[in-house]
Amino acid sequence: MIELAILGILKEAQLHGYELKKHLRKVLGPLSNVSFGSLYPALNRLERQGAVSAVVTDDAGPSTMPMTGSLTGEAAAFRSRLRSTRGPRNKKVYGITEVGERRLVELLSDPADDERTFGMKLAFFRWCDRPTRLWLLERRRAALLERLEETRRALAAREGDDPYVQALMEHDTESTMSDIAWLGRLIARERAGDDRTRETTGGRP
Amino acid sequence: MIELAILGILKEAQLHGYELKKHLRKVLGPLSNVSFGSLYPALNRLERQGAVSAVVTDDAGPSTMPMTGSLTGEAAAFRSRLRSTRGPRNKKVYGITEVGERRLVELLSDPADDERTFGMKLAFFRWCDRPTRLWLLERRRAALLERLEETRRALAAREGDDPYVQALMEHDTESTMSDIAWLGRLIARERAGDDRTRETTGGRP
DNA sequence: GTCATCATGTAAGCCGTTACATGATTGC
DNA sequence: GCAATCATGTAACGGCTTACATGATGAC
Repeated sequence: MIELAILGILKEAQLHGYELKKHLRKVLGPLSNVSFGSLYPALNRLERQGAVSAVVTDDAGPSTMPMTGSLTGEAAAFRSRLRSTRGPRNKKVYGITEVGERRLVELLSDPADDERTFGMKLAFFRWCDRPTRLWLLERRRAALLERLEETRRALAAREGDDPYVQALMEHDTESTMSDIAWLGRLIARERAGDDRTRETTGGRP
Repeated sequence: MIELAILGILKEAQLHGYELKKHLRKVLGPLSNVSFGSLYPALNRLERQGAVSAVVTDDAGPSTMPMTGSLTGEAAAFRSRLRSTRGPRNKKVYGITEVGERRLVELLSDPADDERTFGMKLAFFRWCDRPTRLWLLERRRAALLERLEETRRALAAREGDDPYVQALMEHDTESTMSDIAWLGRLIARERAGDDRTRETTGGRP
């Protein structure tokens, strides 16, 4: 989950931990919510696995801006004038490696999509190919259809004596249906190969 | 969370752990999802706290049916012919105590309502009074309004280059608005004092 | 000179899960 | 007799949070 978020963000820009968190929050809003206490260990874990690589910098250098340049190229130049392994202003700027890119695709495609994981995956959908996207969307829709069924069974089985539970389940049913319809639209768009996915209002079928 | 679920269910019927889980699933559908590995420890915890009390029974006795009779009354009679403290058919039938009822109300009113807690609370809304219900509903609505704001900020801040993130955030906005409207209806109903939402009030007859 | 912010980490704890262990009862 | 289900529990681990520790930098 958190590794997916990290890799997804680092695929676009090289950042250090502190920035990463802000970036995540800015880009994904309330959908992401990592704390430093899990972010830094996760970064170290990923570094040990070779999925990201860090460069300890001395100056404010290459951070906020989405870089196009290669890290291993010029950055190696001033890697020499790093101060010590610890302490701030020795920011550890992380970049994704090839291993990391493979891991990202793996994380996107493989694991079971529970409630909260799917949103995160969707946020990084651009990093996997259309067949995988379609497969994920359809699996998600199937899961929601199942959930809908179960909620309806539960609704039917009730003696209807509690209006709050009733209201809760009815709203859950409606929300789930709305989600399913939304997924249906995404699937249709994906199938149509319409690359202007962003178009919401008018436009093409 | 799990304690709330347990106490909420036990307030209506005396059950043993195994039944409790099934009951929970049947009544709340996909909204509840406890595993035995957390259920039994939680029950023991609650028993230690005096929030529930267990009677180890020998026969199939008072389980599935929602009982109206008092546990401490007749049940004490055949408490004597229990076999041993362990092993099935020595089911531990749990009932809520006064301490437990107070704890239930406390759990309903007090804690911060994160995403997933609120649904559970709402499911047991009948066990708290109207002012508390209103307060909870309004707090929840306020939280969702904040979330809505943040999502919209994030939406506005984007350079609009990723259609998937865009779709995700737009859908999140719509879902949140729908939730807010739903809460609005619940609040209105609550304010109107519409008691087709079942008479609960303070004391039991 | 002190306060807010930037920056990186560790430690403890919470709340749940899966997997395992154990055994009784029921149905065939 | 054997499998499925009922019934209760323990152990290990997972993934996250909060709180703590540390220190540099910049603004005033």
